[in-house]
Amino acid sequence: MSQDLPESSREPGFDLEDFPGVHMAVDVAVMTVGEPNEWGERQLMTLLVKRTGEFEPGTWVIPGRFVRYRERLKDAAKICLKEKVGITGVNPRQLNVLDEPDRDPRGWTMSVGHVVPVPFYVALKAVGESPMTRDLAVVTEKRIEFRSEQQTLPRSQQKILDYAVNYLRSRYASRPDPKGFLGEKFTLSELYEVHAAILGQKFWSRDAMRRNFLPFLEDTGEISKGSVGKPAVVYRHRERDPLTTPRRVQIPSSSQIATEY
Amino acid sequence: MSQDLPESSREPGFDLEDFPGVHMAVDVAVMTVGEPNEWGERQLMTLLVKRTGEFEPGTWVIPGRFVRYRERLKDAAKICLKEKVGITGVNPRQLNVLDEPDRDPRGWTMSVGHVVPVPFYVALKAVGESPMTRDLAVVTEKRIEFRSEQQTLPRSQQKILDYAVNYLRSRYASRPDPKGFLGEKFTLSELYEVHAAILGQKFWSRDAMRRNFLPFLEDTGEISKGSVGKPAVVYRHRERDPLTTPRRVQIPSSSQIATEY
DNA sequence: AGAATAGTGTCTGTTAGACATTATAGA
DNA sequence: TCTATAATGTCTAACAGACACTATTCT
Repeated sequence: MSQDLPESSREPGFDLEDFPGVHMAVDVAVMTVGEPNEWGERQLMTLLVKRTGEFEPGTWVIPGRFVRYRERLKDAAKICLKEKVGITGVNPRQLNVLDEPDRDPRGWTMSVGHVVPVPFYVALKAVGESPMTRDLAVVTEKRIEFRSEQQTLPRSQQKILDYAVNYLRSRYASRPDPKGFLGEKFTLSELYEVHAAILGQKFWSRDAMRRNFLPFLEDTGEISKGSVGKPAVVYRHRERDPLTTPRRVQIPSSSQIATEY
Repeated sequence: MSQDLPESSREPGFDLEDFPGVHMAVDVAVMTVGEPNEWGERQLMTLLVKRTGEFEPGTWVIPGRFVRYRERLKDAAKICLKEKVGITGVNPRQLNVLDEPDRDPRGWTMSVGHVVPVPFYVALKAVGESPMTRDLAVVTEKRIEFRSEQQTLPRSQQKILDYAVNYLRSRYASRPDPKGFLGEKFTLSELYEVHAAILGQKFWSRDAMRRNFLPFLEDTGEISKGSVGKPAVVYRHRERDPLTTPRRVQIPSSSQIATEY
């Protein structure tokens, strides 16, 4: 363990107490994809909470929380979700670190942005439990659209959302619904709507998606019901990846956090 | 500014002092690409420093440093490079946050990994100034090869290097030498060697690279000299990107930091 | 029957990869 | 001349996108 220390900490005369600590926080972008609208389009959304304290009450922000002594960031993010929006059983992923020293007038703080993709019904349930203090906002290219009220997110929170969107885009570029926005079973149309909501114009055509994703799926034997038109075959995810992997090898996604703004 | 706070910090009765601060550090992976070896291959390398203090002297680690009060992470990384390896004028990029609470037996610390790509001559100069306490190690797939001595890097430092490699791979997948490992002028062969060092088998063939990168380059009129075979045309980067951008739109790289290990 | 959606088959343009050919240097 | 490397041109297989056509449901 001790060999994991930064090199400087081992110089002669070094004292950890010479460096005051920073108050650490986490902010969590809970991302989901809504149901199709009247034109059959789905939209990427994020869960917001309303500030209820003495400071700027009524402001909508993504859930956040300070990190307790010796707490891990991922645990802090999980507890944050449990306490603020009643969501459990998720796995937050680190994004960028917000380190502007003047973020908090009361002291020196940093915050680590996180992202958590959840199925729509989970987000809906969270909002339903406390509709006055929780809401879903549509996330579009570099902007957020609140349901009714105007509002713009704090700049640093918008930055976290930008990274959250990029995270989802990299994950949804070449695999069918890896984060399970749809449930266990789904049709190819639903799959296309979800991927189109995340990737927009950058995604394949329906034809290309079918060709590329079908090897990852298996037929459940069921067919969709209740809608106009020919019923669609219902698929589920295959247990293991197909042996016929895509010809072109995937470039690993960047690990960078900070992008120039 | 104050609206950038995490939501929890604004609850009634909240006191920032209830949350003790964490000692913040930065670790910086200085990455470079070496000169071609006897088989014409170049290799990705990273700059290491030798611990000189009382603790584990002789251990090789990537440069690191604690963050001073209200200091920005990027500034801490820059100062770290200046003081430890004499490198200035660079722009460190954030990677992942190491938050294991037992990393430092003396107290609660976290460290933010950074990456800095530098031309080979810069790394060579840094080593040359202090050859006993600085060295270059070859970075291969998920492992590090030290020049002479054995050594394996501390686990958390290896993690930073993994992210640094992924960062470079995403950057070098579709643009010619964006971080300037080669100098201002270079031949297509040199360009291929650098990209192959970073991307390995995942990179294009020489033919495909030529077709895709040529629109980004312009002929200097010069030709290479001194080697066997037909002299190569010397290119430089074009001022602006070509109007004929690649047909297939690039999926933005992931913003995630933490990957499961 | 008509509209709407799902699924299949075919064609075309683009591109990566392979390879042959030519060009030009040093040994 | 021989060898090594650079540069160009051509061919092929793979694939994305487009579209025609069939299938199946609801109204």
